[in-house]
Amino acid sequence: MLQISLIREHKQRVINGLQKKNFKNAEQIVEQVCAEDEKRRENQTELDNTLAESNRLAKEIGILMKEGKKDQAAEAKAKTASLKEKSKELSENLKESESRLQKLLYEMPNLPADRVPAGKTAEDNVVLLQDGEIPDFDDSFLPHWELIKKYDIVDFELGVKITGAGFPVYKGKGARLQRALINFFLDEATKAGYLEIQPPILVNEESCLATGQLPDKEGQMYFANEDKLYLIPTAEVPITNLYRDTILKVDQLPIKNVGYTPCFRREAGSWGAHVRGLNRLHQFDKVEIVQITQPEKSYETLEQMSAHIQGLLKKLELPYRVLLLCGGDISFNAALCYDMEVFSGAQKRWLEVSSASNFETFQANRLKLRFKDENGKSQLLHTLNGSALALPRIMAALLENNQTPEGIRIPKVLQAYTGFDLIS
RNA sequence: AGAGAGAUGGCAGAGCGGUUGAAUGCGGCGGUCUUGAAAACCGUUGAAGGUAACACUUUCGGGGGUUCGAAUCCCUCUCUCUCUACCA
Repeated sequence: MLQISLIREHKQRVINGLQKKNFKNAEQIVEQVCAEDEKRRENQTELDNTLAESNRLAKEIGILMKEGKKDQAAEAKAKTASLKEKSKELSENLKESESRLQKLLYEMPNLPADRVPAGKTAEDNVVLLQDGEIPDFDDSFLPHWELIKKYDIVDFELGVKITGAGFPVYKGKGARLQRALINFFLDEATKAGYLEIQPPILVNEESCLATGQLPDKEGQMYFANEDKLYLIPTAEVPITNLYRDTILKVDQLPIKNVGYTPCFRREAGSWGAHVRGLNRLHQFDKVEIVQITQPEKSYETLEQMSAHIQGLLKKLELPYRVLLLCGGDISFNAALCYDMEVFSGAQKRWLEVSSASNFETFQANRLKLRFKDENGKSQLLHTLNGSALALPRIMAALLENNQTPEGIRIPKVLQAYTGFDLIS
């Protein structure tokens, strides 16, 4: 959520930012917010004055009662009736005004950073760098959905039987590879100074509001109606919310957390071509890194996180590229976002395996996540996160790119974790 | 799940209808003393809105109510603890 003071003081900057994000009616909503805000503040002032008057009278009555001046007390009491009515009306207006303002603010996406390129769709994203050798496979090479059948390591039919489409069952070396990747990612993050967290994978509504999954994206999450809890779409939600309503000290910063969790996404309406096999699932595993930093350090931190993620891809010997997302493709919450994609040899496609974002104060504002600056004033922090990494597409690329006539070769770094070097 | 108790500032813990945003202790910060440190002593110390700065308003788990006035009384929700039941 954008800060109201920013909108008030830098209207044009906000409008430009919204337009870069392809937000329709940017000008209109900013004007609406400003008008509502002004109304709210006028209302607030009037209410404050009314309450101050009531408080004054109440104190006076208290003193008069003590002194036994009943007549004067009764007289003062009579005066309070109209004030009471007035403050009731004002506070009702204020509430309505606040909720209208809140609603408008919830609708507004984060502003993109200056570096974010203009553009409307994924086509306009900028490839920043590419690393690793792209395999040149002929048609004899199998896509991963054939390979998992051939070696019997992931079973979609069983998943359908016990749950539904998009819930694969990993078996034998497939399950072991999955576990190996999780441990490898967690160990690498720990080495890089991240504190490992094992959060709940069901969260309440407040948490979803604070990180920006709600309002409006409820259709993307599974919901346990009886208890009003959401299954997390990413570990970002519980981990970032660990710091909701907190004021951190500078020496506690930066916060660096890593967590492995399953992630659940309904993916309503997004099924179609390109979603075969492990490419898109309702449940998948992911290791997520989260950082919380002071405002002036967040972009440096984002580079650090991006480097960490790239390091993982290099160690896994996967060809990858890094994209800088354009204004139209960047997520609602993010100010700047890098996508990391690996090349999947048999599908001959780039698959997104990570997304590292700086949210600046957008989440912190909803989270009420602040720190005390050197002047003793509380200031919003910046939140960042990135996948390090999402498992299924890594698995897909590993299987496809490392297939040989003998079987699937396991990258060196993983062998200590898998206990085998070949799936055959 | 049943019965009971409770939720107050960073923590501990008073207050139970009237200048109480809240005693006291600990912690934090500043100072005196000291070569330095500790101890002792003095001062200071929640958050949000608002203001040029004051003023002022809100906030004692959340929401609602009674009252001129609520941390204090009533209703309701949530959470925590103890006992019982159940369970990995």
